[in-house]
Amino acid sequence: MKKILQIISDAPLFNGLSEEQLNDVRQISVDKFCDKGKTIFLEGDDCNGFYIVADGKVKIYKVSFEGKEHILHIYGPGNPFGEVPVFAGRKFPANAQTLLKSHLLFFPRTAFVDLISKNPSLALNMLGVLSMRLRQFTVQIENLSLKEVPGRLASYLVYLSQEQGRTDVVALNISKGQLASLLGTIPETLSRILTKMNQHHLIDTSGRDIILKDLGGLKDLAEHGKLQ
Amino acid sequence: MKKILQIISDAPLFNGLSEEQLNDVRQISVDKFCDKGKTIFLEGDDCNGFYIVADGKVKIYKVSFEGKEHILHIYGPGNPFGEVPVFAGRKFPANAQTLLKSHLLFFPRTAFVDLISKNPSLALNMLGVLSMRLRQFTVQIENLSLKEVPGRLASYLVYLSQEQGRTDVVALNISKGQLASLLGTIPETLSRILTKMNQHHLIDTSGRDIILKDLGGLKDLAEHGKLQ
DNA sequence: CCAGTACCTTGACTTAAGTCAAAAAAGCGT
DNA sequence: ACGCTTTTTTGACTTAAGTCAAGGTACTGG
Repeated sequence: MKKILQIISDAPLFNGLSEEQLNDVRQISVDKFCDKGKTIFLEGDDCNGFYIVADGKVKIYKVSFEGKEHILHIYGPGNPFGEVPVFAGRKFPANAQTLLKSHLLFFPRTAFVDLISKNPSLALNMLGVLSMRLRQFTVQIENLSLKEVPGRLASYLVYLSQEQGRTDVVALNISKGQLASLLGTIPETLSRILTKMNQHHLIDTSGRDIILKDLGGLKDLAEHGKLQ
Repeated sequence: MKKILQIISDAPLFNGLSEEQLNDVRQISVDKFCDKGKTIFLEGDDCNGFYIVADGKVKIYKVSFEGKEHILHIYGPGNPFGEVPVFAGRKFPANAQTLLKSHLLFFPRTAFVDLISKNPSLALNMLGVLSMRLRQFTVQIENLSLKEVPGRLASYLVYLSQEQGRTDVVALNISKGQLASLLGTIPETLSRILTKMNQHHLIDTSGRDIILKDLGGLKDLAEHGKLQ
């Protein structure tokens, strides 16, 4: 399966590793094929390894006592997830579920730790990946505590625009309900804000595509946080 | 200065390192003595290394456009900070300022990266520390998005109770204004909620000490998130 | 001990965003 | 195209928490 080696070498975590090191990584990885909606792990489960998305999409989420779900992250091809408890402890701190039929690579804990302690460059890559995650979390906390929902949505749209390299239109790729959860709000509120942004000529919605009519205005809103 | 070696060997980051490795670490560290209220770095500053608190207290915070400040973390002796951009990029993602007269150890970026790539166990320690940080952030995001302020406060009190190993009373160590910022709210709201918790016989306040009258009730509130 | 400053509390008011309920629109398999 | 489910939107209402403003309390240094 040379496709898998390709996936591994494309993942940021394994960037710049030698052919031999990549082969070592391949050796310890286990393929998992999952249907849409499959639970990969639940909060509190023992962690005996972590995953990389080879294909498909996975959501990482928490559930409140009342059953309200908050999505922390949505990961696609090349992204690792569940790597935190590999180094921090034994339990997963959140739930993971596939959003699409997915192909995952599983890396058993002990084998990976062995590998990392023999490969300083792999260790440094891993440190880089974790640090990027921390930076993203910092942004997310900033958004949640400093900004109102319109500001958070604007931030997200600006982020998508950079991610997708387009200034005219972005694709959501997830349902608006899921987006609401990712932004720490509920579908009703998100829907109202999208309508308001429409009225303010900031965007135009067309299904899961959002036409950016005033990217400057959105950036402004993302920084200053007030709509209207 | 053998006191500094003591501080280094006590820091979780350097746990379990050999005498020789600790000496290497000491070699590259630079002492910085700061008065209370000294800014260590600002968001966007170039990162040429990270710090460990040897003595004193440091707050990591973000400032919104309107000047509202949100504290992300407060670190004391043994805690490292600013380590994220060492591996992720070049800029600090938040501001750092001393809350007390403090003694810091500075670790220059390149020297530390060299050191880490020669010490697999140091790399693993570092991975552990970053992973713990990520776990804390996950909790913080969960709190901010899933719970109302009373629930967040209850979470924090329960956390303090575990941290300080007491079930009867906890010490805040920071001002109530700073606590408000740490919880993502404002002093007025925090004050009102403390009063309400008093009326509900959950706590009793006495300056910066909080008497836990009903720890079970607080845990309940932290999980379920509703007061009254 | 007193003045001055920083911190904390209280009150009246406003507002963003959540809840509940129902209708409309979009997807999907047959 | 049809009926079914899921997603999205809209409306009326409630509420948590923010703003502004004014007192009160406590700690500091002279």
